[in-house]
Amino acid sequence: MKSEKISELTTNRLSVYLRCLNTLSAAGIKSVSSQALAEQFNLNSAQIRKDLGYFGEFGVRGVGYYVEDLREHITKILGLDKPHRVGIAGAGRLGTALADYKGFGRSNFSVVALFDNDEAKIGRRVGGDKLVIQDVKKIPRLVSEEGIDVMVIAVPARVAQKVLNQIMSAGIKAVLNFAPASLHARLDVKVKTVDLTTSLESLSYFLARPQINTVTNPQYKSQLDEPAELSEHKLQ
Amino acid sequence: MKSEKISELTTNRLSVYLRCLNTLSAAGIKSVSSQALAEQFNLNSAQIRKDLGYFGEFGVRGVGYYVEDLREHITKILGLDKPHRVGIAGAGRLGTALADYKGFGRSNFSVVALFDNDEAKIGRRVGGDKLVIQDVKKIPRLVSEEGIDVMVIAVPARVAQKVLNQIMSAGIKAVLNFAPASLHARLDVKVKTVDLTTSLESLSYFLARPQINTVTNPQYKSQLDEPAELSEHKLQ
DNA sequence: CTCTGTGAAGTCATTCACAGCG
DNA sequence: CGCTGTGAATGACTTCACAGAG
Repeated sequence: MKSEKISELTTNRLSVYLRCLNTLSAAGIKSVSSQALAEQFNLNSAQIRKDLGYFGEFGVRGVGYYVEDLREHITKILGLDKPHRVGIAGAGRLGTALADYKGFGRSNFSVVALFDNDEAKIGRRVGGDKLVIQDVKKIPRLVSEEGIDVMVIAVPARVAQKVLNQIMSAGIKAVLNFAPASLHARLDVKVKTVDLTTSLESLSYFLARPQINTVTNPQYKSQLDEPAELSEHKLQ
Repeated sequence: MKSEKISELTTNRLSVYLRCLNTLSAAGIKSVSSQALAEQFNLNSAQIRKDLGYFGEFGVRGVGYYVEDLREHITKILGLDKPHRVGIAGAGRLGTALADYKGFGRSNFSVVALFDNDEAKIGRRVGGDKLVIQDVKKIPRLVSEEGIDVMVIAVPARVAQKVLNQIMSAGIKAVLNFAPASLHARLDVKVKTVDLTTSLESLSYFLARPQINTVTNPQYKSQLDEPAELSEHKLQ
């Protein structure tokens, strides 16, 4: 185990590996080589080994990795063995959709509070859930009472910086931001921005120049020649 | 204007620059230097110049860039001068939240169809809107009838690949995917994945190791020492 | 003989630094 | 004289390729 600095690209991929391992585990597979893993989920085997290599030696030469074992290691590395408590600022469509999002639980995250500053919304219950929309002013109090360690920003861009400032002064160190705004954060606070506008506009660029001029996305290098027919599966 | 390959990092940043220019424009500012732009929105001035340099010479030496002029150029580069028509697969919480998302319009995108395979949902109207939830089987027909050029995947991971295949066979070349799954796409189809699970798990890694070990996020290098007090602004 | 772990090589991205235009 | 546009320098990330463990 070295103690180099780990890039965010690596931590993102660890999360992906974990998801792949969950799939394999559900399929009853006990061990997997970096090559098999790479082929199945279109990743690069050397990169898998390198990423894991930053944290220890989890493989068995001549065999590969034991699925359950590696799963536990990555879970620990990502800090997912301890539960996280999430607060969401902004009870608009996105905020309430996120409050009900089941995917959080899978990673040991649970949404414990939802905030807004609209008088009309405060006090309302959300979804089929027992969450009550709270006044944004209560962020500092609820952060400590509820042990919130991650906040989600789901407010309009115009007020996002202000809300981030409140969140930072409540002592939160990890923020997931959905507002399309460039936010300024202290160095000890990690802000991850998910920017729909940028994603869409970047897709638009791609559409505007068929083929050439765009670096082919390394994440999806495999060819798929026979798109399957319509399915009957239940969507959501 | 060179004809090098442009990386996605560059197109993402162009979108950010556009947003910054909109802010400046709204503030009545007529021209701006790369340095001023960089300072105000914590970017790097050399990078701004380099990114723009791939597409032409838009600046004026000794002055900087004319805001409106540059805005128009970037809008054209990103293909945002032509309208885009968006279809959303999956009428769950996320899909319906996106269908009502106002931010699309700003970039010349409009949501024109919403699909699901749940009998109970098909035919229902969404939000205050005139959108009717359609059967996923109608994707190919509506893509051509409605001139849809971008599809959003907002279905569970389990069926995401199947839905992507249907979307690809309907001739769509640009896809924004919210399902936490590794999808295989043809080389001529651009898939951008927005992965909440990965974002959160990566934040968790950061929380697990205060300070050290994480590369400081280059996007947020400025220091902010006085987080503002609580605000009264309307959130959403 | 297979597959990991890892230096070394290669590729891609950012930042520097300055010539030269307006 | 200020600022752009851009080669050249640096730095970061990925991929190669192979020694050596099991």
